[in-house]
Amino acid sequence: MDRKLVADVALDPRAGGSEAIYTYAADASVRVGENRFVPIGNRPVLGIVTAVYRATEEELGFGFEALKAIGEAVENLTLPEPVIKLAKFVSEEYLSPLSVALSSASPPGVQERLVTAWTLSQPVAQEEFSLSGEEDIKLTTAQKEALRTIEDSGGTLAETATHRIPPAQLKILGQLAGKGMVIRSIQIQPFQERKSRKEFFALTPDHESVERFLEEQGAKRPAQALTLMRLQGAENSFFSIGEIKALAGVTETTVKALVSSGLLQSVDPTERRAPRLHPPNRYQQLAISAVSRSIQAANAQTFLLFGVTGSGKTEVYLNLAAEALKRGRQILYLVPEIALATQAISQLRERFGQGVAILHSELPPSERLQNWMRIREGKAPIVLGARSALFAPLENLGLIVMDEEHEGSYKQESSPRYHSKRLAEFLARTHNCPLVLGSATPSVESFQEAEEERITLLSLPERAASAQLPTVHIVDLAQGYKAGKPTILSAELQTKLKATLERNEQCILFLNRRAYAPFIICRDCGQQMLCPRCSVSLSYHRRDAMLRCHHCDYRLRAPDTCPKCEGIRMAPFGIGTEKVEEAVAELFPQARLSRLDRDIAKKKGALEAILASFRSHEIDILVGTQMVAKGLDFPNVTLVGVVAADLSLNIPDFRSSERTFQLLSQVAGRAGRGSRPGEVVIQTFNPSHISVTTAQSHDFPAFFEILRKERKEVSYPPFARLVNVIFSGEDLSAVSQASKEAAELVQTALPKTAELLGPTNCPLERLHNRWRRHFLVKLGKSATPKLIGDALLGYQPKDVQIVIDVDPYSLM
DNA sequence: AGCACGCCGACT
DNA sequence: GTCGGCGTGCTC
Repeated sequence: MDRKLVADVALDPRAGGSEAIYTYAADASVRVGENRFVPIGNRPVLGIVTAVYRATEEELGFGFEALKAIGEAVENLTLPEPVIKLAKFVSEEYLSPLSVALSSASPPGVQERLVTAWTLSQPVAQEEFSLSGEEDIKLTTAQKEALRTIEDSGGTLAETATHRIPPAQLKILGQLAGKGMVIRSIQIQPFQERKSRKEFFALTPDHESVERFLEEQGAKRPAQALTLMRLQGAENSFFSIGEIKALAGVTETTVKALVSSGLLQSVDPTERRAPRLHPPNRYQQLAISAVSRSIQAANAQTFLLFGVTGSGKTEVYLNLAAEALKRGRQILYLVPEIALATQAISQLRERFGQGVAILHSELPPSERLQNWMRIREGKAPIVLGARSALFAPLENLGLIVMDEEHEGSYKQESSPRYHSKRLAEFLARTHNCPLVLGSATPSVESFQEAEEERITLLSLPERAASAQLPTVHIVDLAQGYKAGKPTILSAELQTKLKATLERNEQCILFLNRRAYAPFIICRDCGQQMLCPRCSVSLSYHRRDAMLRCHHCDYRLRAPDTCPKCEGIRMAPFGIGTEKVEEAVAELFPQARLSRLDRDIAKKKGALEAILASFRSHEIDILVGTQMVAKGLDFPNVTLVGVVAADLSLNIPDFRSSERTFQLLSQVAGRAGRGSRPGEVVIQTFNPSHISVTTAQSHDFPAFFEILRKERKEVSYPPFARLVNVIFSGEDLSAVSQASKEAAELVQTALPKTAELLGPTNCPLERLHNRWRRHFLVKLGKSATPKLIGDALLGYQPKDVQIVIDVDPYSLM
């Protein structure tokens, strides 16, 4: 039977339209992973080759005459095989089209940088082609001229946006290509070597002269003093002028003055600085040896590095990275959020210099592409990034680190809806390398795996540098209400705040809710202000007197009168970080106070500036949301107050206990990281809730034991895999109908071991003007997510969107 | 009956 | 993304 060589190509879904895979006629040069142009309709579109094989017309399902030839490849943009494998895995496991899975893997901004290049097929001396004895290589003067032009520009002539090749010359180049004297190719326009046109500065290593300056001239030169303090407080060790300006809010004049006085020095950022080495303690050493053995043996083993807050997990990662690097292998270092990883980044940079590439979606496309190319070319063996870095073009991984493995941001909440941990495990198997999951509060899933010895538990039970875990006090808020004196800050917390300020130490106040108040109510008729598009109340932001929906960002000027009864007693209800800030300012007018939440951090540079000024102790009390709870290491913080532990407990989701415990433990871990002991005050209406009591005693095992039993009883993860199927649309009855029909389809396809719950309304039953319903499937032993995908294949009700969320993190 | 317009699916 | 087929509804 007649077979033809063909290639499957997944089109770039960003280029629009289809998510399907198309098949093209291939030649022997086509490789899996290549970026190639293919004709679709009448236009060439970029796609990725996913398979090359020989097929008959029958296997293809259509005649050979319908096959079009595959187009040109883009040079230097081929995805390594492990990346293609990963994308296929994602596509199957998380029921997303392969093209969508692949779009996570292809660098952005390619289209804008494509150039057509004309390269001499061999380095020919001028005489050679004019004196060539071969009769058939007779060149016209114009053709010779063109060859010389190519040679003059270094052997390659590229057409770029700024350098257009005139049509006449293009014709000649075409002729030369026909003779095989030049080769036409499509390339990525090379990046300008940023020959440190950007200058970087660091504080002088002479700390004493900085201190002397601050003491003697600080009052006279406040801007310079502030700059020095901020730089001391920042987590980076070197800065561009722009960064300094943002950090300290000063002008270039100030920076120049500091440079000319020698307090700031120009540095080469690519040069490695001598890292501050802390010799590992015995627990760290045990962990390092265990994983190192696995690196050396190229074992795809998973480890859970369970270390209390401040136990020095990063130090372990750094040592392991050095070990993998020594063996010529690459390192993938995953963090939940790049903005909170500044410390890890600067430590990696200090230790490994230029070999570190950062990948995340906040970077401008050209920079992302540039980093991507550096990784692909092997120039950056260490890759740090958020979950999307899983798709970095790595071919020879020797170690994968997943720090804070319990964090919800490891779950991607748009298609492909993967969980990073599953993908990291798959990558580890593909590359034969260890995976290290790190956390002070591991996910119930990971700890259960460790109990079952499917992964290896490594414990760091002590804080590094002999610091102690903080003492945690619980304050029952109900007592305050009974006494008729409800306050935001209990008497106990106030006393401790006062004492801490008097000792000239710092405090963090944590409340997991931004804005001034979560809703406003008319005191005359009880009317609440609700979002017209979502089933939630509007939050009141006092600073700009606006009501805002925290889901769809609907905004409304806060009304003075009730829209229903026209009463004038519209009052905010409940508390948010803005209100906490206000209450603290009233109680402690002399304290230097700042707030840190998403509203503030969205301004570029604000996060860094606040953290730097907190570190340099220009701020005494920092009020904030989750942002202040995670990863920050401030030795002078000795008091942490949790204003209300109940917010995350009251969320109707099976993970709310787990999340609350993790948040409380994380935020408590901010206290007492230096030489002085820390204290934590947790205010709550649920003082006996296990999330609160076990966080108080820093007893993860006890917490885990209770949760494990709960999850086992109701067959939730880790005892079953979940699949959440969500239906949404503007018409409620259509959404209802679709959820019912789909549930029946799925139910009949499920084996007895699986269970389908629902359909019911989603806890957030309306978002962005769309009604939402869902059903939940608990997959038993023999059922796979694919079963559900297959059952719903081809079921597409009109105007209802169906989302299949495999391994959901949140069920809201 | 003839045509303008908009929606929807195909594109290998 | 872009094209073309088809159904709807308006006009000659």
